[in-house]
Amino acid sequence: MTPKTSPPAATLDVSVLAGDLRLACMRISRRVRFESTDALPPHQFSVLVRLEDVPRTAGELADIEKVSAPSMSRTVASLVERGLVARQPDPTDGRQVILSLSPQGSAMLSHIRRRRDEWMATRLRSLSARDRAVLAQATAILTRVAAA
Amino acid sequence: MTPKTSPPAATLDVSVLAGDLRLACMRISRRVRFESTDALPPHQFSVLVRLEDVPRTAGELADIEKVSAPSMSRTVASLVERGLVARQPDPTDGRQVILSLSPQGSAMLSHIRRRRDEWMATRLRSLSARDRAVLAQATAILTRVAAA
DNA sequence: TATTGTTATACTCTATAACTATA
DNA sequence: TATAGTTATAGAGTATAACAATA
Repeated sequence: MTPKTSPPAATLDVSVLAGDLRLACMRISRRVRFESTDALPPHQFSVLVRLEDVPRTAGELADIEKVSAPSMSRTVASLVERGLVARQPDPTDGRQVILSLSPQGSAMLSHIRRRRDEWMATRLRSLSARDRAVLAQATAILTRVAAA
Repeated sequence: MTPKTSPPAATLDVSVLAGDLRLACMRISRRVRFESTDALPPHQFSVLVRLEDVPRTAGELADIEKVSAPSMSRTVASLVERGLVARQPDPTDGRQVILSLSPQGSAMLSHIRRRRDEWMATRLRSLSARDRAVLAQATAILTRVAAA
C-alpha cells in the first residue's frame, strides 16, 4: 500500500499522510504535556487562555469549552480561589459576573508556555537548519489547517 | 521580536518557531479529538494501543501509562467488561494475569483511527500539492522529534 | 518476606436536577 | 416567565493505604 520510495508530491497518498501527520502531531502534544508537568490541570489552563485579553462571563466560558454551567462554575471558583481570575459584577445585569485574568493568572500562563516551548526549542536546536526551515513552512500550513 | 518578513532559514528564531510549532501541533490534536468524539475515553484508548500485538500484565500497563496500580486495575476491569480486552492467567506465576486485545478491541482501535484520519485527510485534500509535500517532509521530521 | 493485584476510602472533575436572584 | 449562576447529588477518573494470594 505505502510505496517504499518517496513518491513525487503529485502522487502522495493523502490517506497515508493524514494518518502519519495526525499521529506525529498527537505524539508531539503528548510529549509536551508529559515533559512539562504543568502547575495547572488542563481544564483550568484552558479557561485562563480563553480569558486572555477578553473578559467573559461564566456562561460564555461554559459554551466555548463545551462543559456544563455547574462544571464551569466550579472551575472558575477554583481559579478565583487561587487568585488567577478576578470576578466583577456586571453593572448592567446583576445576574452576570464578568471574569478576567488577574496579573497572577497572566504570569501563570506565561510560565506554563515558557516551559512547554523550552522542550520544543531544545529539540529544534538539534536539527539541521534545513529541517528547521521545513518545519517553519509546515507550521504556517498546520496553523491554517487547525484554524479552518 | 518576530520579524515581519520571512527570514532565511539560517536566521530562523528557534524560540519563535518552537512556540508556533508546538501550538500548531496541539491545536491539530485538539481538533482531532473534538471532531471525532470517540467511543472510548482517552485512558482506555491508550491501554488498547499498548496491548496491540503485545500482551502485557496490569503492572506493566500501570508503569507504561504512569498511573497507579489500582487505577489500572479499574481501567482494565472496565475494558474486560466491555469485551475489548481478554484476561488469561499466567501459567508460570499465579499472581499475574496476562491481558491481550480481543478481536472486538482490535476492531475498536481500527474504527477510532479511521475516524481520526478522515478528519485530517479531508483537510489535506483542500491543500495544494506543494503544501502537502511540505507536510510530508515535516511529518518525517516530527516523527523523529517525538520519538527522541 | 517480597511481589502482584484487588478492595477500601477519599479527592477531583464531570453531569443533571433543583434552587436563588435578577430581568 | 425566562435567564445567569450556584448548590445538591451522583457517576467516573485519579490517588494512597490496607489486604489477599502467590513466589
